[in-house]
Amino acid sequence: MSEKEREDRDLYEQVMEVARRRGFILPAFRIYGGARGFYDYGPLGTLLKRKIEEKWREYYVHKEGFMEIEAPTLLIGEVFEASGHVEHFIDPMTYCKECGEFFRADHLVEEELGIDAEGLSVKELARLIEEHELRCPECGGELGEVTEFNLMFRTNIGPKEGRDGYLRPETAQAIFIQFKDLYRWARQKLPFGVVQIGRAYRNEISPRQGVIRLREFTQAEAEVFLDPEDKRYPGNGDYERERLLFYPIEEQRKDDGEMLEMRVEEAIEEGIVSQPIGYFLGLTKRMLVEFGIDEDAIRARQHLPEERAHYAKDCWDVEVKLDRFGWVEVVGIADRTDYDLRHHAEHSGEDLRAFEELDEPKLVYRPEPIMEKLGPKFKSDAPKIAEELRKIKAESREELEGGLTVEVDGEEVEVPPDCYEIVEEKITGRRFYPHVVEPSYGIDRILYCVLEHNFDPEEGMFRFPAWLAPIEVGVFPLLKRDDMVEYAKRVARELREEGFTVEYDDSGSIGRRYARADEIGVPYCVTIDHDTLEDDTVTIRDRDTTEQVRVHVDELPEVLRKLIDGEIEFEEAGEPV
RNA sequence: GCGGCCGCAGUCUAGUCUGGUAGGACGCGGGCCUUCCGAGCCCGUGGCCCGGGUUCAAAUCCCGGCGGCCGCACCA
Repeated sequence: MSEKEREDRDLYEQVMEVARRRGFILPAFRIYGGARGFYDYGPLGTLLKRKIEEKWREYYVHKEGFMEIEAPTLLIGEVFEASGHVEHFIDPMTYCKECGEFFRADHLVEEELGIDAEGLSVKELARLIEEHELRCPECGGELGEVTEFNLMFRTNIGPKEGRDGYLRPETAQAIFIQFKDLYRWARQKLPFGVVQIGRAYRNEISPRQGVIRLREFTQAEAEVFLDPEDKRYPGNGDYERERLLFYPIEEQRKDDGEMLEMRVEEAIEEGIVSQPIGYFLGLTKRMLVEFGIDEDAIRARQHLPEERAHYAKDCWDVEVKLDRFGWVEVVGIADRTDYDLRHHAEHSGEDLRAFEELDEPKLVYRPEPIMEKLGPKFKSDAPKIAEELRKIKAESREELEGGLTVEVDGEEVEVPPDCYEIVEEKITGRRFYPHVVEPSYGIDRILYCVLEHNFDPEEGMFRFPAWLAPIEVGVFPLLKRDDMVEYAKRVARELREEGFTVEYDDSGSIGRRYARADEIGVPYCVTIDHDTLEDDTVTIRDRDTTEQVRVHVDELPEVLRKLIDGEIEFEEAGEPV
């Protein structure tokens, strides 16, 4: 390829070309023509992805002390009935036979007829469209049939018509449905966090942009359970000191809105972002910078209300700027409130509340309905009235004496004092649904950002941070001579035993081998030369400066370890060559 | 799902308009050279996205599918 041609190709093309050729990312099912939205990670991509996930674990599991679980990716239908995904994830669609425009059938019916079409079935929508002879709002053409577009992959569990199952569209639900056990393992103390790294599936209408929009992808999610009355997450890191570009709703709505650069703690203080979301925004920024992503290409953007998922009260995306695609969401941090726990509690009948013991038990009084009196007096309203009575709490007996008023079906009902007795109750604590703040990472998108942001288009190579490089050490004999080859193979083997990812290469000239290693971002290359055979010293070459130092082969593992962990500078690693 | 452009070894590409059975570069493997930054030479490897049609003959023309990029739409 000529210099000119290379310049004509944008960064995405250049990155993907190397990624494809060297085995980071490649289209799946290639011999059968491929399938949109599916990619394989090759050997190098898999190593890189694993390192990204390990770093994520370091932050969330190791430093924050969150519990990691691993649940099925195929979940039974009830879970998504309760979570709202069945209702909100299945869109009835129709299209214009004339101009081919694609519409949400329920939105179309709502707009044209001015009725609430939410939750209507496909048949009902089709009937409405036919009865009112609705046409394409764009060109007036005839509308095609109404179909359900299901963003969740649906299947049957068991033979024939078994149980409904869905491939999970997010990893979160498994954590909510195991709340009782998780809460117990957290010693019933808030806040606590639970994480999961795994695959999720969405049947995207039109997946594009490589691994940016996949139909099967890897998420790393944390569900952080907080007390709604003290909705702060103290955390174990000083991430609130991170500086970050904030792009809140108000700024997005202005014509000349701008991003606000400030520390997370300032943003929290000024009420731009909530404390727990701010904490994780700061944490995320620090992690992305560790991945070699350009600090100025990271921002926190608040979701506009219309963008928010059905479960979210507030949501901030961490976006990374990419050459071709602009700002791309790589992490979403949502305040899911008690939406999920409440819904699963209602659907399953299980009590998914947390309990906090009060410092001192409190004595309260409440009316206990006497059904023999209530029944004859209020007939069929009696059970509802009893239910309302039981909700009443008072600090003193006097407040409840002489009759009570309750509201049933919007009407006030007078309950005479002979219909209930006043009982004492000891309150030892409060039961409540914890709120959830959820940082959710798209690992595949982060991986692409890592590739692009560490790519050097001048040299056509990756300059990964040393710890992140899929291959950490290259080992080469200077000459393809039996004694050097044998020595080099031994060094490579020993380094592998020490836990390094090592590539041995004796093919072609030494320069070609350095170039091959550079292209995939190998930070250090060890060369066995004539001197090695004399005095057991080897050279280490630094990828970014191409400079070399000479060290004794016995010190090699320790020196490399320190270099990769960033404990020493390259110049300190040995004698300059 | 609609519209536009496109699809040739691992990668990049010539050839497609005007049909005659595919050429290069890089890469990769082996060898020579015995060499610290993609050196050279020799040998080798490997390709027309898939299916159908037209034709004596299809990479080339036509139809359909799959895939890619862009725009629209959709997007938790």
